[in-house]
Amino acid sequence: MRITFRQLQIFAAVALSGSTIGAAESISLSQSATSGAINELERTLNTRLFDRVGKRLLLNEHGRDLLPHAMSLINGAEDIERHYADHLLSSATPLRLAASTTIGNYVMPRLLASFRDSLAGDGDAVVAKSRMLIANTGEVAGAVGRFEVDVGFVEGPSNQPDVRATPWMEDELVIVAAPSHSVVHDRTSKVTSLRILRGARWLLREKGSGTRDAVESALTPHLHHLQIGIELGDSEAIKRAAAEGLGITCLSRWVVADFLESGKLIEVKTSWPTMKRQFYLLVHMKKQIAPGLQRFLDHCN
Amino acid sequence: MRITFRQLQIFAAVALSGSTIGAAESISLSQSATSGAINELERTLNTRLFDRVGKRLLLNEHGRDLLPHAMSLINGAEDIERHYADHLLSSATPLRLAASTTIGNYVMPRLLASFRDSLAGDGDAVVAKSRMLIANTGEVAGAVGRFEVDVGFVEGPSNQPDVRATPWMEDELVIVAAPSHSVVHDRTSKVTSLRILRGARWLLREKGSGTRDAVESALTPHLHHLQIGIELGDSEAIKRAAAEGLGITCLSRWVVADFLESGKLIEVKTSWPTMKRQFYLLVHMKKQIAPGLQRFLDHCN
DNA sequence: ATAAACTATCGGTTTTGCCGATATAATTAT
DNA sequence: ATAATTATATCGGCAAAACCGATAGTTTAT
Repeated sequence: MRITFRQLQIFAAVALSGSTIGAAESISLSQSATSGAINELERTLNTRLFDRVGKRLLLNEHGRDLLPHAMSLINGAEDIERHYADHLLSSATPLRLAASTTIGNYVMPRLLASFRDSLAGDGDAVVAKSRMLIANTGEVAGAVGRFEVDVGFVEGPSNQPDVRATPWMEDELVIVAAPSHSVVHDRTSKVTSLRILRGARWLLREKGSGTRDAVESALTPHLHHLQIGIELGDSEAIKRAAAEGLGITCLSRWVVADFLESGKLIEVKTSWPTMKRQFYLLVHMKKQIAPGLQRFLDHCN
Repeated sequence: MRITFRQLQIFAAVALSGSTIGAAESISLSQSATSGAINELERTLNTRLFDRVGKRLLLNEHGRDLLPHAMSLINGAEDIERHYADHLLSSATPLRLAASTTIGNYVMPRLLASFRDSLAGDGDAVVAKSRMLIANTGEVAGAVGRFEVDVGFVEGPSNQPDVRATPWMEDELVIVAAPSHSVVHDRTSKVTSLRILRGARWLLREKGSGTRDAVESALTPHLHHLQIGIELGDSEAIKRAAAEGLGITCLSRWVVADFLESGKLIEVKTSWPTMKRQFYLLVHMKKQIAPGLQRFLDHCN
């Protein structure tokens, strides 16, 4: 065993940044040491990992092959260090999570609380030390792919290489309006007619948002076209705007559950089947699943 | 990232041997350096990994927790080195297999050949560089558990910690005798009566062998007691002894297929259902599955 | 009580890792 | 075309680390 973690770490940095200078910067090392380490690694493996084309270092076939293994090993070592960093017990490694906004804001708090409760005495400590990135689907998948987080939760499938997306839970999209809104009063039966829904002004997330896409593809088959009202950058804002009677909207049941409960919003029933979308759980395919992480994944089911 | 492969390697050696002296021996290092490395690792992790009880080093809770991760990481690094050692291409890492005797001798040759054929041009190279340990179930499971081999094939379930046993293929046990043997001639119908079978002399593997256990537990429900003839240490010897008319026996169909084909042995049909046993595939739960290994596992189905 | 077996520590040597400076080479700008 | 810029690779030198042999200090076995 002649290779070292440091060499792999430096290799990964160079592979990702594409240059020894950039890598040196990112891991606080001199450029000369970086270059030397790469050459040393290539020497011990007896294999060129980069093609030197001009002044550039381009990862070649061998290097591309090595990169995921190297990252996995480095991540494993970092996991160990993190695990013992605060002198924690066995399964009490803090979790590093990432989630898209809807899941992160509305689902994860409850999930984390129930996970904490499911754990014995050290549950509090584990969950307290954990951290969660909240970002869009692409960033979440990227964080998983770069081993920056242990698990990601997103609202749609991802095609990030080396990241496995497993269907997690179903989410229900519900149409809601303020109690004072006309769609609530104008309805003649339990369900609201297409005509009324088509006449309403819809509050939506901005274009590009995963929720926006999900809502549009759920509604357009029935309504064909939406009269778009305000576009807002956060589901919470949309929820509150709807509660103020600024329009009607369609959101995850997780988002509006509290307002439905308190009567600030009313669920608008339709004649078509309930609209569902799938949440996914992202884990790097080369991730070492430590016992603590395994327990969390089991808890997620 | 302060910990090093070397530290983990030394740690694993000490954990396995239970002493710095033994570990030093096994990894060609001085005892003082071994001791120092362990202390240094404990210092960087800020955690005692061994309980010093008298002159002994006993792995404590933290150490037990670390050991499988450490071994997995070391194994990953060794995989990389092995992979590049002969400057091989991407998926052409040699396989390190282990199998119990029946599987190793009769099943694996065919499996390896079909795997080679399923691969493109580099199939030959991969299979040629591979190696296979043939040993009893316990040793095979141990080799998998110590990361000494990538996959194990055994004839019965194993309870080796950290090793996953997945049912692989079914094996059929058949009763065979020489064409000249009385059980073949004395039968009055297609099936041979219990009386005749009870009167025969059985050639068996030695006690403790997996095949012996499987055969006994398959036959005794019907025959209650076996008249035991010669006990032989290898199925091949039993097969040839049976062909010489020294007795009848019960062996895996894989073992006797050629003699049945050539007529040197005759299958003895019975009134009870065919006897089956399950083969298992053993893989370490923390094993990093490299693409080449994955392909082989896929091929095994 | 003595011997044997083991870990931890110490001094000293070799090796490794790193930096700054610089040589070298390719790209980009003038 | 030439100069400026931007890379990588290499060299000398230094500080840290890894390691060895010897040995001190304990515990266990006889």
